[in-house]
Amino acid sequence: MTTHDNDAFKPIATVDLAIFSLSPAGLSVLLVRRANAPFAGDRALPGGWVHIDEDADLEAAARRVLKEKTGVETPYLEQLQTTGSRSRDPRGWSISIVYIALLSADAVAKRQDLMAEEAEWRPIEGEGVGLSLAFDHASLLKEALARIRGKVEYSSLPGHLLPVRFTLSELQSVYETLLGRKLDKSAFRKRMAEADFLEPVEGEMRRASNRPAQMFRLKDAQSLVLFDRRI
Amino acid sequence: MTTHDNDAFKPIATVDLAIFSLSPAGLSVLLVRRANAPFAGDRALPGGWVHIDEDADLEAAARRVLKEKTGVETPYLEQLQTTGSRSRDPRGWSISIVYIALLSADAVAKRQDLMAEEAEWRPIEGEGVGLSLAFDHASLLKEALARIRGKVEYSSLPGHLLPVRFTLSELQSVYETLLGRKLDKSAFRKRMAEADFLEPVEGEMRRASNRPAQMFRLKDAQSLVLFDRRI
DNA sequence: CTAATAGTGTCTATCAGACAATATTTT
DNA sequence: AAAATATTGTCTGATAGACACTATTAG
Repeated sequence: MTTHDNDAFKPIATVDLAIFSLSPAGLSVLLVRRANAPFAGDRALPGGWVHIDEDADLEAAARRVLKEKTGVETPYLEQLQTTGSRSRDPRGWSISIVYIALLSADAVAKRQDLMAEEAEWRPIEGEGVGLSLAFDHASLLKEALARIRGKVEYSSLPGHLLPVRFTLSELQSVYETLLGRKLDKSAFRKRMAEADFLEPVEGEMRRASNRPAQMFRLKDAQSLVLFDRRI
Repeated sequence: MTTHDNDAFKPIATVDLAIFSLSPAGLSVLLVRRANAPFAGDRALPGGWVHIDEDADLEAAARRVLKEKTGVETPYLEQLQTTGSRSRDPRGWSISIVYIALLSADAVAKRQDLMAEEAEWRPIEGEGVGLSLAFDHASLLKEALARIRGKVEYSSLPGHLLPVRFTLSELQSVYETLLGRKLDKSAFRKRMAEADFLEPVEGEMRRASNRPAQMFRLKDAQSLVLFDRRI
């Protein structure tokens, strides 16, 4: 490594995650309580330094943080944006690469015991969580929500928040929750069929005395399918 | 600034730009020839270190690089993505925040004298420039092209590549160049009208003995308007 | 008048959205 | 059969795309 670049002039680099799941209260985000200064005691998005001896690349760093906080290893993961300025962290010029992760309801339930102690799910209310967050994390969370809400309109994104197996009615219900409006059942099924990201699985579901529903799973649990048109 | 974080463990942070304009040969990208190792002599996307004493934030760093290379100060500028790994730069673990800039044909012509000596416009062919580029810049350029081509379908993006004043026929022609297909004139004008990002200006354009065309300019030269549907 | 391009109008096949009908199960 | 939900079908108003027509200028 050459030394014409003095390390003292390098910005700080962190990876921060907006980790979402569905709770009974709707869409929720994982927050941690900061143990150390700055912003000790405040809530923040989970994150950490890029470990140049340990992380092969940025996505690996994001997966490491995710596993540390939730125990989950194979979520839907997407880079959102990068912010960097001299003022966002009192310790100096800092860069934050922000990732969005979506956890299936299964993963959340099964890995509850592996969740970091200082982490907690917090329901989304409007454009945030109704709490002030450390650093510029409130603004980062707002951006993440905008990205998610935008993609609901024309992608398979909500499928990543359900359990591995689900019915079309359940999927429609998640779309309706995230969109904040009702959808037509017939049109919804046509759209899902032509988008071609679901596959039927054996087994039925019956919660009451009614016709059982076909169950489906995502063809690819890690990738997003974009629709030709809005839902 | 506290010192519990050792600078030797920080990654390198650079900002790189994919700067596009329209040349007679179509969409072109600005490349520089590297003077120093690594990859000395190779072409690369213009870029540079984040200067923590000089740049207030990442976008300021991008604007600084842009001005140094082209003399242009007010382009359309958009953050594309961030890559970072231990292997992309032989000098060590490095992060590159990539921005896309679109230069109007006016700006390119007027600032030709201000352009950095080592910089040159290179026409796009397929997914790149038909040259091997330094670092992972070929891959970054490919991503930038994918983003641009995707946005042409449903945004005002091509308007940022024209001179400040242009006719609807010229605008349609740019859309057709970038999309690689012909568009219907009537439908195109309906879409532009409802997207509502143009305003008429005085002045005529007449290249031959024909009816003169109304000239237009962007209502906002720095922002993109997204359409409800594809063009 | 002719040539050339700007700009507007019309017609139709297609389709999204609303609504309704049918299917399959438990009690 | 009744109740409940799944799944599929039909009808209609809106519109994207193809095509054609009118407008305005120079020569």
